[in-house]
Amino acid sequence: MASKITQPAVRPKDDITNRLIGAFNRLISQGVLRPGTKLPPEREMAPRFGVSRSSLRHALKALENMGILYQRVGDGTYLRESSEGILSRPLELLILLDGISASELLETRLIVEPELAARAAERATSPDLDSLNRTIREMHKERDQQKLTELDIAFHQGIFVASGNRLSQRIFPIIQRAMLKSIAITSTLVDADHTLSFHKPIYDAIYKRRPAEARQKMIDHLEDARGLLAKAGERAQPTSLLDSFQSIG
Amino acid sequence: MASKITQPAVRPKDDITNRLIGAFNRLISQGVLRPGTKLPPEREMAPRFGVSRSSLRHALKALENMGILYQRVGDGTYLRESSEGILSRPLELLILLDGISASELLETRLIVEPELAARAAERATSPDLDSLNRTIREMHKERDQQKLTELDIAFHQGIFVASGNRLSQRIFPIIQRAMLKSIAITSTLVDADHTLSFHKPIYDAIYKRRPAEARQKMIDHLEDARGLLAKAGERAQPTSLLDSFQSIG
DNA sequence: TCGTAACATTGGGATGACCAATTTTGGGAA
DNA sequence: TTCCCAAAATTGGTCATCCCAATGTTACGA
Repeated sequence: MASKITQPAVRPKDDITNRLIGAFNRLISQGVLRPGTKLPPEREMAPRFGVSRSSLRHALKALENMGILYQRVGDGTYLRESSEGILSRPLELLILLDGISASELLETRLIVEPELAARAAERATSPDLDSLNRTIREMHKERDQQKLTELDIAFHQGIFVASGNRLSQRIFPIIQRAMLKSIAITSTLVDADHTLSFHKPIYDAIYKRRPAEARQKMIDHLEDARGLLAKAGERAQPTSLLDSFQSIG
Repeated sequence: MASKITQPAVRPKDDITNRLIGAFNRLISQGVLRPGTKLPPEREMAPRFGVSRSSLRHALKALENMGILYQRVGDGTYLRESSEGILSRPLELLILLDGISASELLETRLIVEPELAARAAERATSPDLDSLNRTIREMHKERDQQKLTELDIAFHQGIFVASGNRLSQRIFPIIQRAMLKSIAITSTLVDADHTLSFHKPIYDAIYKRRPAEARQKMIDHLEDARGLLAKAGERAQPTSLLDSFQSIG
């Protein structure tokens, strides 16, 4: 009886696996290992680190799962090109485990995106504006439902980028992706013109460098989306990578 | 030559490890495995899943590293009590790898926290208010520098909770933690009264249910912090769990 | 009753063998 | 010479075993 009341300890253990993971992280962050690098074969690396192949593999598996690198049988181990994606698995998992609903996700966007739109109005570069404008123009002539959804998402991503806040560029696209299914469903309730009638004023405000206006127009847009979501009856569950896993259980 | 132009594929591979990870995630999200559960010994689980112990260990290692569970030698494997913490490692890693500075972290807070304060003013429950109030009262009589920093952080966490947005409660405390070192440094530039002179108006606005005021007071607070950070000369680097790792490299 | 030593259990790590996917090599045909 | 394809080498994926060290349990003795 009397199991540990001690909390699990958030800090990583000091076992070989974690030390290897730390070693890789340091090597990468120090620039010793550049993104895209092909690492030596496991059978070579293991002795070089002074560990067994299995221990090394534990670490590599964890790193692969974190999105730091990927392995291909018969080929080798490669560092991923960007740190983008490191967050997606854990964040989607968190959303899944906590059972966070689409409306909660939308609320989070409502907290963040208006302010990001305002920042975008202050800082957007020419390429940023071009990119935003392009999604709008393409949306005009696009008919395919799925591509329209992609363009919708691209517009918002464009604002994340234009806001100039790198952390936001990493975090919030994932939240948006997580409600992909919801976006798809709600967008069947309206046509592209409806979406455009919200995107355009946002773009205009950003283009004209009017932060307050951009903020408000984004609020209008997301509040409208909230209405649509309610109408859709929350049928949609959060999308997750995890759905794709097989049996075994 | 001619290596794959194909992008690394964001989706997980279909190897045993990943299937096991998926299986666990599903079992947990479906409630079959409850948080805190003690799992069977590896030597039992492996045959039950129809895999070898080493493969199972790969998956468990990855899951442990993700913060889903933890293992103790001689004891066993336990699911973590909450999904809290799943994000911390990857998010900190992202900050480290992208070299995101303290001022960028602060800017992210500036994007988010004012709005969260406003929501808190709309929704804070009595316990929420009590909790916020307590951090203020304790800050009054606390002298220890480190504990003051903790109380500072606790106040902001309290607002995250009071905002009622669960996803924010998960994400933003980590960002705050990531700039722990910076907070500690800037707080040596001022005394507790200085911090309190900002916290109190925020609390009052929340208590009096004045969202707009809460939003503005939070902006004032963080803008002041930005000034302090600039004065501190950005000496501080982001804090990271990763710092603690040993050599091996 | 309490402490402690012996024992059992459990995760940590190493090794070696074999499989399967992929790339590389080299020879043969056009 | 150029191109195609089969054989060989390379590489990650998986498994089976062995031993160690940390922890928990049990039972004995003061």
